Amino acid sequence: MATITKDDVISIGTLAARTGVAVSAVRFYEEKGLIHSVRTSGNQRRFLRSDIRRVSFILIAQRLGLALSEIERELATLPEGRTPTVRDWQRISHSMREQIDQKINLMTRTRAKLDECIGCGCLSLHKCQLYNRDDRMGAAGATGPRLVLD
Amino acid sequence: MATITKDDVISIGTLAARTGVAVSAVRFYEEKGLIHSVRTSGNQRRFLRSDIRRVSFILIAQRLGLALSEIERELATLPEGRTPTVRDWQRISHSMREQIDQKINLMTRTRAKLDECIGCGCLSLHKCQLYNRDDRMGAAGATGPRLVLD
DNA sequence: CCTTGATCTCAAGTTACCTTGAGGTCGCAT
DNA sequence: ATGCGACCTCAAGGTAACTTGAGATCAAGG
Repeated sequence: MATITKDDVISIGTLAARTGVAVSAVRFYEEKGLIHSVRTSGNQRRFLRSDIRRVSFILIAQRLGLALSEIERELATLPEGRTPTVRDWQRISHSMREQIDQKINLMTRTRAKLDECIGCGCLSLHKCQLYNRDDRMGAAGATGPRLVLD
Repeated sequence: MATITKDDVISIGTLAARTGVAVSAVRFYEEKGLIHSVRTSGNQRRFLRSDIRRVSFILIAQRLGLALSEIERELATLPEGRTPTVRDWQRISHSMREQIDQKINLMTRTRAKLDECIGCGCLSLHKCQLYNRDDRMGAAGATGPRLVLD
């Protein structure tokens, strides 16, 4: 029934403009498998309009501290082929919300422990509990997911 | 009065062991100006015992999302030459605590906005306010400070 | 004295996330 | 048909935060 017409797809430049990311970044996301495109006869990329939303989601998720690989995992749960529905996005965002909650909690707890250590002035990681293995914020070094904040 | 004896200084291996970081990381921190050392006649580094605390602070600050450059700024306010007092550490940690508070606040606000957007399912960055310029979490890309969380 | 583990320097590699540049093609308005 | 901006690919560069490796020296116990 629904035929795909020229108006259903957008160029990489349009996608970039509508989401505010650089064209090079869009190509990068595609290379990483976060978004997909079809090609014209002249080998140019064409994206679905719904990919604007997809890229927007990537940006939001990044700001909330998810790594691209994690974002990819989330996006992979979207239905293939068809444009995601509002419900699809709600489900995915809900799962993300839980991750965010955890991160905020961990950060808050670590802050509290810092306060303790500051209170006594010791800063000793053995006496204080900042190094408590069970409650660490991550020893992933330069490799783990990171939160970008001002 | 107080003469510096052999027992006041520690080797890079000891510092690494006491703080849990790799020897190479200690060298890296020194290169970046976060810690300092003197050399023995045989060109080996010798650190002050108080540098254990200094490195510990670096680790904590990193976990709370500060970049090494920011941590350096904080550490630079410590008195030169003498071992920092409890008061010194308290002051520095207090200033850090404020930064953390801000980050947690921003994260919480962004999460709230995500909820809104999810609520309506639009995910449109123009209709919703996740892109509100005045309240962004940072567009620093791969360059800004990041929070490492599990 | 000699061996062995700890250090030293310096260069290059790693991961995440992109950007920049070179050299070449598409596609649409005039 | 032509010009020019938008695209294409592929390689290389850039930052943060380190690690790894090579080749050489130190330092301390036996």
